[in-house]
Amino acid sequence: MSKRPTSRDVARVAGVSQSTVSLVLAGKSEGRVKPETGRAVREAARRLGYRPNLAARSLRLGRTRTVLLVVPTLTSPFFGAVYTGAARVASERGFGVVVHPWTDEAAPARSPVDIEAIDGVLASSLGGGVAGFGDVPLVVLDNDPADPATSVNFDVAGGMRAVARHLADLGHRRLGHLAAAVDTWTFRVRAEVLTETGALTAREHCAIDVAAAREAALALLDRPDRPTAVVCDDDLIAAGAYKAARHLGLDVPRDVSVTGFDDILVATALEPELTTIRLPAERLGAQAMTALLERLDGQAPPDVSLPAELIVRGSTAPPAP
Amino acid sequence: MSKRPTSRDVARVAGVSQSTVSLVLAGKSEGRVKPETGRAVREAARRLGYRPNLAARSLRLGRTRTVLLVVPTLTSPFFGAVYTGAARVASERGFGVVVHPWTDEAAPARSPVDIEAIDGVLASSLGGGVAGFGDVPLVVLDNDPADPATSVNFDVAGGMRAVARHLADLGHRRLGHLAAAVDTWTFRVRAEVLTETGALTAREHCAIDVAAAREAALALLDRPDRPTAVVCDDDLIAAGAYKAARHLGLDVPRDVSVTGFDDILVATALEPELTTIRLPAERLGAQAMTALLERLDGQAPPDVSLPAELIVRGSTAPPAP
DNA sequence: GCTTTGACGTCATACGTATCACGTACGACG
DNA sequence: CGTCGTACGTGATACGTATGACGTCAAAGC
Repeated sequence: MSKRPTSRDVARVAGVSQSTVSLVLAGKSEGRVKPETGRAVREAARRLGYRPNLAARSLRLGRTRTVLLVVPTLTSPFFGAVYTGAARVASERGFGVVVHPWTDEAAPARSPVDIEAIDGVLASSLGGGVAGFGDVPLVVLDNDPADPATSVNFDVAGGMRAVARHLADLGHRRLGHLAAAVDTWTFRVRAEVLTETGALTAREHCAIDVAAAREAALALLDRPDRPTAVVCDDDLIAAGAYKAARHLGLDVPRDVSVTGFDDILVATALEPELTTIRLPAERLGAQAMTALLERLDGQAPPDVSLPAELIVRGSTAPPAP
Repeated sequence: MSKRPTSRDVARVAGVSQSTVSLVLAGKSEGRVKPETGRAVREAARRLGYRPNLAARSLRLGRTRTVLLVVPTLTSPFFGAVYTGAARVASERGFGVVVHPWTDEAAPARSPVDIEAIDGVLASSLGGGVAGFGDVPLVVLDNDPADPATSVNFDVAGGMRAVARHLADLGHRRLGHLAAAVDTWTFRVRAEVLTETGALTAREHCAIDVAAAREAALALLDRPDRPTAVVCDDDLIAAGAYKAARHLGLDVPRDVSVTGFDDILVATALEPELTTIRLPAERLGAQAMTALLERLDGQAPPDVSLPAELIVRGSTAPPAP
């Protein structure tokens, strides 16, 4: 239960000064410390199991080389991909990434930036948590480009237009929309684009959740002018639509076509596999991290928009004649 | 672009000393500072937008009141629930939680404990990353109780026995096992329990991934002495089994019963809904955090085992006669 | 023989906070 | 009048690190 060794302890054991230890372990001893001495220092550090005190280092340097990724939930595979992209870029530049789940509603007692000493924040706009980060450099994911913060997002409108065109080409004239009951930019755009097509005949709102989506889909499908295609704001919502269709004795895609959004794992777990929009989540993470690191360098990176690609699978077909 | 204000700046503005600012903002000014002065300090802090420097505080106090949750992946809803439970308990005690994805294979350049200044680690054993945390207090999730570190886990053996009994009661005599190709305690236990039943006739290994599971399931189902029930190590693997069954023209559960493990979201997204083992992930997180905080208090909490409950849904039925 | 140069290190200091040990009034009390 | 107690603060310091400004000593150069 002895105390954790400090650089001074290492210095004592190696028979040098603390400064020298710091120099050697930082790799800045080139030409200033005899190779032999350097080895002795490293050996002593190893023997004592020395690990630098990160708090002290941060205090001294005024930065932590760590950024925080704020996500609305850990339960979505989508953010796993975002993290992967972000972490790869960060790692190349010697930065670390930690993750903190956070939404406005379920805000913990301490805001994410009060939890840890960090240099910057990458925040998802889902859940709306864009404010409250103080003056920490910030890049927002999937956010309204009109927002002052630097944002990196998907071409959601383009993706939704591709869905609409795909369904129109198949011959669908009555579209139903299962919209996420979340008021953020990305979902507002989806609704607007669909409305503009002129083919929309019904819309229901629900939580991003299979059971809730099933209920909403029942309301949408169990009506006289039943839509021949259901456009869903999220793949999970599409899973609920499948269940509702099955419950009503409707076959997907023969009786009703279904489309999703995101191309997460369930898209291919469903039967038939889901026609959906693939969002390059990993690229999003990478681009956002690149932008954030540029901000940390004092630059002002431009907003970025990434393409959203239509993936046609088995859940869409021409409507029954 | 002015510098971030320090407690000394606040002191200057409020016309008091830095010590007083610290006292007031820490809420320890009771009877030592005039209420009026306290108000002035708080007002000055607010005006300047003062936020304490966490690095300096950590250095001074020798602790950060932050713990790190290490998970193998962010793509699993399971760990979302673990986090929720852990964060709730931590928050009650004034601790914050950050998350870091990590596996042995995809180890980033810097180990999680080198990323941030933290007081303790909650690590998932999946991926095996139990070593390499130095002397930081550690609690391991879902790990072999034989391991020296404090562990909090599920009664995996009990859960698997419940599955075996359920299938035996239905009349199944030939079980196939779709095992996760991951060598950790939790999966070893599942395999052992199934082997002991004596009813196991075939086993295939695959990654925890729908596509891989589908291939493995095809190998399992496309053979003369086809198992009448397929026991899967994970709900995602079960999703692959569904696909394989469908591909072979087999109906679930009429021609083949399928069981999962975890009761994550896909379990109810599948059709028919999946009979599976529910693991109380949120309780796991809460219990583990409780244990970790006890360790931080210098205690030595005992290992904990949480019950695993069989949830019978539509994917299991008596075998065809 | 005296200065210069280079190689090899060390000294001292600052980062921002929390806290222990001291003041300094001022009224009360004997 | 002297002493004590209380209310209200402040001064000084330490936490562990990184780094710019200084030695020191021997060999080389003039």
